Amino acid sequence: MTISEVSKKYALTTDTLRYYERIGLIPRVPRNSSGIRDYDEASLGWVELIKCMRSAGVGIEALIEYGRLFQQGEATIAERKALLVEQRRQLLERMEDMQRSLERLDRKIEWHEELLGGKAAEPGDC
Amino acid sequence: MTISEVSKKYALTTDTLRYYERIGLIPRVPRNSSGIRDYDEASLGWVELIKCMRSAGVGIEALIEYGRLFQQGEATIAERKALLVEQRRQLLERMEDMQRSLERLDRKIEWHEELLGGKAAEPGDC
DNA sequence: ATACTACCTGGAGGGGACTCCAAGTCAAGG
DNA sequence: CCTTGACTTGGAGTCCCCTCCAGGTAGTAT
Repeated sequence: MTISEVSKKYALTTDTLRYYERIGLIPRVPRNSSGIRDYDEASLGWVELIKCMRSAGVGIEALIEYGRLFQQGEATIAERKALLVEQRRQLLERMEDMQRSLERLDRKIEWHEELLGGKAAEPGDC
Repeated sequence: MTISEVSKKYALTTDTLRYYERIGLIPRVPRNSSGIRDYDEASLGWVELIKCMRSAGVGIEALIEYGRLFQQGEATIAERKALLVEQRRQLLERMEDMQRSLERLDRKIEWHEELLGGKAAEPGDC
């Protein structure tokens, strides 16, 4: 699979895909005889994983570290698990923040609706 | 309330508080006779709102725009509401991404646990 | 008086994550 | 053959969001 096909499939620019590979976020993608990337299943798997994690705000450093551990084989399973658990914790924390903000946004939107409906606004919430 | 007290109260550095004011994210905070910030209720309200929204990933531009509209009074209520609704939409989108990633992380963690428990791993999930 | 501390301003620096660009290579079509 | 277009590399530029710093002032403690 060429880089532009992968780019379409996962909605990442070719620049981003090359960038991810350059910084070691994705292991080196196989090339054909003229040096052009030919993504195999393994590479696609990495791309998909990284896209998913990045879109959830997981930092690039953590993902590089995960890949690094993965390359080192079974000896690092406990370490990898610890990394994942920590990322899960941070993710949950962010989601809780977002839940709070969502509720707040909802209240604010409601308040604006009331104002638009002609009702008098109470002071307090702005 | 001094800037360092506000800084402690909301866990934002004094640099960040000054920065927010500089870029117009927070309206100008009142100063005492020697030019030192003395945060009033209104300022604190803005700080709290901004902290909440920023921690949920709402961009600074949108928040500045909201403040700008707010300063312009009642005429902008509909516009403000539209802005909030759009931010809510984006927030929900991000939360859905994160939910997916959370589930994926959970599966990955489970898989690592099984490996640690000595069970044979099925190929597929990495 | 002087040292200390907390504050002020404006501007520069830094980190994360891309994004763009120049210069070059290769395969295919006219 | 020669152009076209997709690809290659390495390096530089950009954007967002702070974070740090230099140089200065104001009030307080010794």
